[in-house]
Order: sequence, then C-alpha cells, then structure tokens
Amino acid sequence: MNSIVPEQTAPEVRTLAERVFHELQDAIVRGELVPGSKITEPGLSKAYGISRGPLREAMRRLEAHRLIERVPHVGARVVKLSMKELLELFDVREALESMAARLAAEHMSAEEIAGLREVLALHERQADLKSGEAYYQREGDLDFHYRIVLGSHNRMLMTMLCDDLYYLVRLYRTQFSASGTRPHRAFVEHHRIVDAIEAGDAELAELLMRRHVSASRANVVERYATILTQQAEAAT
Amino acid sequence: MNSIVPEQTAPEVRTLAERVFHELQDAIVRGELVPGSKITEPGLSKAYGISRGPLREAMRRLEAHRLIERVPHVGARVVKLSMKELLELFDVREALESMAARLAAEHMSAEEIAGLREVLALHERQADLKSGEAYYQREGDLDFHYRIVLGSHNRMLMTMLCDDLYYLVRLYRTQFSASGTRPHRAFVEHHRIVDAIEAGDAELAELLMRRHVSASRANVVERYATILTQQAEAAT
DNA sequence: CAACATTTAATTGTCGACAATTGCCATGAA
DNA sequence: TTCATGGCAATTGTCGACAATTAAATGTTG
Repeated sequence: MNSIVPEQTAPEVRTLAERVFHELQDAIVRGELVPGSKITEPGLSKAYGISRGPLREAMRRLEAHRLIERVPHVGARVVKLSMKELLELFDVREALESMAARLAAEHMSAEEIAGLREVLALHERQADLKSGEAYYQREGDLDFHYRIVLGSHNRMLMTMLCDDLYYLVRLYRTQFSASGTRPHRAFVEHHRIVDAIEAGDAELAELLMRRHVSASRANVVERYATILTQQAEAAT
Repeated sequence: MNSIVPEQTAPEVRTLAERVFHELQDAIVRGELVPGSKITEPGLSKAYGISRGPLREAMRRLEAHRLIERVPHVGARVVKLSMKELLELFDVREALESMAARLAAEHMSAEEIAGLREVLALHERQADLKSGEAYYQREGDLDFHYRIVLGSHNRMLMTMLCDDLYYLVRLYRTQFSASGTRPHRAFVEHHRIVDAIEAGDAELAELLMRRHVSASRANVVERYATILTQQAEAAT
C-alpha cells in the first residue's frame, strides 16, 4: 500500500492468527495459492510454522471474507470466481461505490479532496512515463476508489468495500489476468467524479460513479464475449 | 424447522461451532445478551457445555458478522449500535436494497412475484385483525425485503443482506425497542414496489425501494430527535 | 490522602493429542 | 469390465493444558 517505505518488517500484528490471516490473504490475492486448489490444515500449519488452532481461526476469517470456501468435515479450497460471480461482484460494487461517492461529496474535507487530486496527478504521470497501464488499472485504480470510500466517512461502508470486496477485485484481476483496458476513458471519468465531489454535487457524483463501475463491468463482459468467440473459432 | 419429526437430536448443524454460532446469534439479536456487555470465553464455554476451541470459531464468525467486537488480548463485547452506526447501516441498506429491487425487477419469476404478493396479503390481514403493527414491522417487514433480495438472484447480495445486515437490523429493533411506526405508509410503498417489479420496471423499482429505505431512515431520525428533546425537557 | 509501582488473578493465545467423519482404494462378486 | 462393499488412511472436529498478556488489586511512598 504505502509505496513510500519499503517496510520490510512485518507489521506488528499482535496475534499469530491475525498474522497468518494477512499472509494467506495476500497469497491468495496474488495468485500464489491457485484458485480452486484444496488447502489442508496440516499442510498450511506446517508451511507457516504454527499450530492448527490459530490457523483455523485465520481460515474462518478468510471464509468470512469470501476468499476460501469450506465444507464441514470435507475441507477448504481457494475461491475461484466464475464469470457469474464476477458480474455479481460488479453489481454490488456499483451499489456501494455509488453510495460512497454520494456520501463523499457530502462529507469529504478540503484536505481529503486535495489528496484525491494528488493521487490522480500521480497516476497520470505514471501512465504517461511508463505507459504503465498495467500498474494504473491494477493498483492505482483501487487507490482512487479506496480514497473515495474513506471520504464517505461511513465505517460500515469502508469495511465492506476496503476490507472485503477490494480483495475480491484484486483476486479477480490476477485470476483473469485482467489489467483493465480503457485507461484513458477511466481517467476522464475519475476526474469528472472528483469534480462533482469538490462541487458538493452528491447526486452527480453518485451518478458518475455508478456509470464508471457500470462501464467497467460492461468492458469485462465485452472482453469475455471476445474470448469466447475466439475460443469457438479456435475449436473449429 | 421441520415439525414433522420430534427430532430429539439436532441434526440440523453438523458441527458444534456452527450450532453455538447460531445460538449466540439468536441470543444477541433477541437481546438475551445485552448490548455492550462483555462476554468471556470460559463463561460461554461453560454455559453452552463446549470447549473453548469451537467457541472461539463461533466468536470469530460473530465478529465477522459485526455482532460482537473483539480486541486482541482484551476480550469481546456484544455490539452496541450507536445512532451514528445505525444511520450508517441505513445508508448501506439503501444502496444494496435498491440494487436488489432493480435486479428483482429484471430477474424475478412469476411464481416468485406471486409469493411476494401473498406475503403482502398475509401481512395486511394480520395488520387488520390484531392491529399487529408490532409484528408487521418487526418480522413481516423483513420478510418482504428478504423475498426481494432473494428475487435479485444475486448470491453475493443475498449473503450480504440476509446473512449479515438483517441480523443487525433486528438487533437495532430490539436495542432501540423500535417496532417501527408508520405501518400504513410502508404498506402502500411495499405495494408500489411490487407493482414496479411485476411490470419489469427496474428503474422504478430501484427508485421506490431507495425512497422506502430512506423514508424509514428519516423516520428513525425524527423519532430520535423527539426522544432527545423529551429528555432535555425532563432534565430541566 | 494521592499517586505510583508491584504483585496477582483472570482471560486470552497457543499448542499437542485424541475422537469422529470423510474419501479413497483394494477386494470381490455379478 | 463394472459396480458394490468393506477397510484404511488422511483430514477435520474437539478437547484439555500450558504460556503470554492484560487489567485489577494491593501495598508502598511522597
């Protein structure tokens, strides 16, 4: 997250279960633990050098965050997002993030808005310099959305989006190896959203954010259709 | 659930942790465990006759569902909704339920809509007969919203609303002893929403549901303001 | 008497072992 | 060969005990 400090040392988490939870969370999101693969408690407990007790609690949290799926007495496997579930995720994001934008327009402070503009400028520079579309859409895009959610000043919304859904979004991006296309259009949309927030126009901010997420969803659908037709052609 | 068999044993849940999770969930929502009270692992493990292992997993799930709040090495306490958090909950509900209504208008089958109408008719009869406003708003209202969420055919939305948020809503109703006022107006709104869904008018269904939740929120704010002024008068 | 330091009791975190359930695999019969 | 069946290995569920941390209680000192 903070690209300012290398932060080699592991953040001081006070309990083993919490530490291994975050490590597993990262491992899953980064694709280290492949989606759909079965994970066993003895295996992980040995791999991370901890007992099964804390590990089970970490897995319970992963299950609550929808990153693994468990069946009693059977086992757990890393979640594998189908296209159907991915579209469901987009619908939920559209609902929550448009609300976040609306609340952000009502509650964001001048400093927060200034920070938001900085993020946008930073991404613009990076996109220009390294034509880093990959980086932009992979992390930078989430940075932007992240800040708006924080600007909503709604804790429930924050935990839902930042602690739960955004990890799923990142998982989708690695699983589908989708470093989003359409960076330029997204840029423009981001700027317009910030404009609306700065103007305190809650309704407009909400509408623009809804369109922004919806367009991203439509883009995914389009790409998926393209892939399907390509596969169909290759099969002939 | 199944009243056909006496079912001495409880074959519903296959694991102790799951069983005690549901029991604790009910106990919290029904106010048996008072909000804000501290709950200790040895105490609960003795009370429910199980070891601390499964109990801790149940508590982890309760934490994920926002029904208890935990601090490492310190302990856990039953969540106590402040007015601020309650309003946050309403904002989240407004976002998610309006989306659910929109999707319901697009995806609900004729049978599901018929079932929805039955629920409405049932509530109407009950409200007439026993002037059961209490029952209506306490459970019947949730029945209605529940069905619409299921009608969205979006699993992620279902778990978020039905498995997580609705328990918080019920907790709020017991905590604030708020068996919602305004039953008549809510009735009319419910009917209009179903009309929109039946007509397949997604936009209208979304808008009406948004207004419905928003009105409920405004009602809470108004009642809260009334209570505050009453307390201020009583203090003089 | 108040404020601080130390001790102490209780609770949480962690571990290893045992019991219960599941899925697999081999064996045998149709 | 295919299907059913029984046993077996592995994994999950549960338990009690020990270590680590915290909050309170006690005693001490200015």
